[in-house]
Amino acid sequence: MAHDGGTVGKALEVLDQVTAYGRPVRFSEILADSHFPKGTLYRLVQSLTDQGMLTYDAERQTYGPGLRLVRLAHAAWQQSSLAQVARPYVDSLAEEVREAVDLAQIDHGHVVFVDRRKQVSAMDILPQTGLVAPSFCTGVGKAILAFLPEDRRSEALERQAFVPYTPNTHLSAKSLNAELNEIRATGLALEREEHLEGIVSVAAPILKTGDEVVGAISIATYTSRRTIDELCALGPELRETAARIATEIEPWHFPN
Amino acid sequence: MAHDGGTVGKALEVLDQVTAYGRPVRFSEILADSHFPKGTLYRLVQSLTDQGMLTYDAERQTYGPGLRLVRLAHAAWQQSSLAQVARPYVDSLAEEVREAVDLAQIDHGHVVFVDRRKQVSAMDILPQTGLVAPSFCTGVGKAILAFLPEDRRSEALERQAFVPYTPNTHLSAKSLNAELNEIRATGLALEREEHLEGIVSVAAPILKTGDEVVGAISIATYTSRRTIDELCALGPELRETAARIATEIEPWHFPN
DNA sequence: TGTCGTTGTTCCACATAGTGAAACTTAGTT
DNA sequence: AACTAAGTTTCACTATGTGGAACAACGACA
Repeated sequence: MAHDGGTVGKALEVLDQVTAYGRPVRFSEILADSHFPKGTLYRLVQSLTDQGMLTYDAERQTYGPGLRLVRLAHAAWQQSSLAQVARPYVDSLAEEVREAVDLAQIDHGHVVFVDRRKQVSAMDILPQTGLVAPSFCTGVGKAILAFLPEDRRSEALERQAFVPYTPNTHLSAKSLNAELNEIRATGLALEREEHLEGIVSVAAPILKTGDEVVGAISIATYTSRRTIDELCALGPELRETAARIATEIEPWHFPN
Repeated sequence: MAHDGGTVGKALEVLDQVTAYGRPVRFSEILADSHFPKGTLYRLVQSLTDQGMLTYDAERQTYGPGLRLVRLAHAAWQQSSLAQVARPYVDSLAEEVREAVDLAQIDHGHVVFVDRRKQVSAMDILPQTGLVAPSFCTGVGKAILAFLPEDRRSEALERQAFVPYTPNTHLSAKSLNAELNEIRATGLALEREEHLEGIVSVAAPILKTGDEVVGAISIATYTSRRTIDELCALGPELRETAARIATEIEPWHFPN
C-alpha cells in the first residue's frame, strides 16, 4: 500500500466527500461512493461527527458538514488570505466601476474566492467567499494560472477536468495554454461566458516582486450590461488596483 | 487511558489550537502550549499541513490555518445553516431598522454567527460570519441559551469562562440564570455593553414549534446612536422577523 | 404474521499506523 | 570553536485503527 495521508488524511477525505454532496446524505450513499470498507467508514464518520466536523440528523439519518468548520474557517479566512489587506482596494474599485468585484487565491490547484463586492443583488449566482471554481474557465483562475511558475502550473493543469460548462469553455490543456501565453503578455485575463452563459469578466493577477502570483482580482458583469470591449476598457483600473494591493502586501508572507 | 477523540480528535485539537493564535506561530510555540510530546506534535502538524488544513511559511517557519478550511466551510455554511432560508428576512429587517442585524446559531455550546447585515461600515469590529462569541454576554447567545432545554443549557453554561469583558459582563452562572428566566418570559434578550463597551443589542430566539431553538437574530447598535429603550422599541419587529423565519424553516431539519 | 432484503451498528483477531524518548542536524550566539 | 535552542529524523514498542463478518433494526412485500 502506498503511503496515504494517514488516518487524518482518510478522515479528511471522507469529510471532503460528504461536503461535496451539497445536501444531507445517508450513510449508505457515502459507503457506495467510498473505497473504505463499511466498518472503517463507519468509524471515520463517527469520529468526524463526534468532533463536530459533521452533523448527524438523527431523524432523517443523514450527515452534513458541521458548523465547527465555519468556526475554523473564520480564523483561516481572517489570517491567511489576501482579503484583509485588499479590502479597501476592492471596495473602492467596486464603487468606481459599479460592477461585481471578486478576489481570489489559489490553494492546491483550487481557485478559492476570498472576497467579493457586488452591486447588482441578482448577481448572487456568482461565487461567494469560500466557493471553489474551476480555474480553467474563470477570469481569476486563468489570471493566476498564467503567472504560476511552470511546475506548479502544469501540476494544476493536470488536475483540471475540462468540463464543458458552456460552448465557450476550453476543452483541452492545449487551447488553454495558448490563451495563458496571451494573458502573460497582456497581464489581463478575459472570461467570455466560459463558465456561465451571459456572464463575462476581466481579471488581473496580483503579482509581488519577482512576478510571484498571490491571487487575482476581477470585474464581472452580464453580457446584457456591458460588451466585452467595454469591460476591457476597465482593464487599466483593474491592473492599477491589483498593483496597489501587491505593494501593500509586499512585506507580508503568503503561503503557497 | 480514557477515551480521547482518537487520532482524528488529536489532529483537530491541534488545528483548533493553531487557528486560535490568530497569527502565524512557530512550532515551538505550539509545542509549549500543547500536551503532546515533540515528535508526536511534529507529525500531527505535518499531517495537517500535508492535507492543506494548515499552511507552512517556510521563510518564517510559521504555521497558520490553511485555505482548505475556507473551501470546506463554504459548503458547511451553505448547507447547515439558517442563513440560506433567513437571508431575505434578514435583508428586509436590516433595511427597515437601518442598524446592523446579526444571525446566529449554536454549535456545541458555541454561538456561531452565520450571517450579518451592516449599515454603518465602521461596525466592522462587530462579528462576522463564522465568528464565535461567548454566549453569556451577547444578545444572540443569551436568547439561544434561554430557550435551550434544561440539560443542554447547563451543559453550555458549564463551558462558560465568565471573562469580564466589560464592567457589565455577567460574572456567574447564577446572575446569568436569573436573566435567562426574564428572557424566557419576554422573548427578548438585551445585551447592555456586556461584551464591548458602547455596543448594545436586542435579540430574539428563532423557535420552531415546540419551542425548539434553532438560532437567534439580533439588532445591534452603538449607545451613541440609540438608547436601550429605543432599541427595545424595535423588539416587536424583531420578534416578527424571527417568527417568519421560524415558519419558513419549519419543514427543515436542523441538526444539533 | 412471517420472510426477505436493505441499512445501520457492533465485534474482535490482527497488523498497521501512531507514539515518544532520544539522537541528530541546522542555525544562531557567545 | 564551543554552546544553545529550534527543528527534524529514527526506531522499538504498542495503542489504534482495520475490515471481514456477524448482528440488530427496520420496512417491504407476501
